[in-house]
Amino acid sequence: MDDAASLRAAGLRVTAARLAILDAVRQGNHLDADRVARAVRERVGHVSTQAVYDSLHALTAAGLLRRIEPAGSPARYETRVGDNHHHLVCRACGEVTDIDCVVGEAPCLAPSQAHGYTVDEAEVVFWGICPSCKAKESEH
Amino acid sequence: MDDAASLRAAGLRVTAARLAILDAVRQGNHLDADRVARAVRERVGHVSTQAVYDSLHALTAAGLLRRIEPAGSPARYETRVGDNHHHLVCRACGEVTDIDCVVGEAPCLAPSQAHGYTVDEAEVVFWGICPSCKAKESEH
DNA sequence: TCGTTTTCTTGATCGATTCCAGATAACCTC
DNA sequence: GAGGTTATCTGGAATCGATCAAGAAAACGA
Repeated sequence: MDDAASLRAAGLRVTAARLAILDAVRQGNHLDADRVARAVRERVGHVSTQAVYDSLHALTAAGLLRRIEPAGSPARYETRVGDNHHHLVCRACGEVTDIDCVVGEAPCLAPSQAHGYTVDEAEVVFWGICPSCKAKESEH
Repeated sequence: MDDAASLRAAGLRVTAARLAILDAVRQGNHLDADRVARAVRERVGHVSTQAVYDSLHALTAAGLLRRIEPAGSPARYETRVGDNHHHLVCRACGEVTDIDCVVGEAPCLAPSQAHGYTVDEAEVVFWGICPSCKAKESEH
């Protein structure tokens, strides 16, 4: 199913901006709204910031994109949805890398005490220093 | 060790505002900066917003507080530091509840692929609906 | 008590995001 | 294809949480 069909299946209209957003997010590496906007403008000319935000929300609500918000950085988007994967975030540069779930799905979805909550998602973020920031640090 | 001694041990000066912040965060339940400011003012009269932010940063840097930032809500602070515990966040009201690490420390600190990163922390957030929001939902 | 240095005050500023009202364009129907 | 409905986009203002800056105040070692 191509992007246009996915949009239609989700009950959303197909516009150049949305196709460009899906493409940009797929090509990019966990882009934030600003980077998405710039990538989209490279593809289809002028698009308002508002349209980018609206579309990101619509696409996220429709399940075509996933929004992640590492502490201390603006929201980022990715196209890898529906599988239970997690993220590795660099404390220095903020780069985000996908990482498969540690042990299948088991540990992530089973809090030891649910305190009466109905839990629907477990989010795991590993914090550290990425290889390229480590290199920069040591050469200094 | 009382709060004043902890502050001194961390090389920080002891002020009424800081003692009040530590007390407020300990009493409260994962308060955000705004709530901390209000709780502090109840205790010691006028304190500027800036002083609250400065102090929260200083206390966090000193390891007396821990800062958590659930997606979509302002930063929150807690006094439970140094143990490997995680959080349960309500999607409806944003309430945060502490939860002990799922299986000791094992699953949290061992990403399946580190991609060259030096990992120093694993953060786990469980998302769901808290009991009181569930009750509100069903009565409607 | 004094002087140094941190901390606090007031007030401006910032980045990310959202709200609003009107114009535009996708898509369904004929 | 043409027209109407309604989602989407535009431009501009506004919000929120948080930070910066410069001077005043207060903590603490001597």
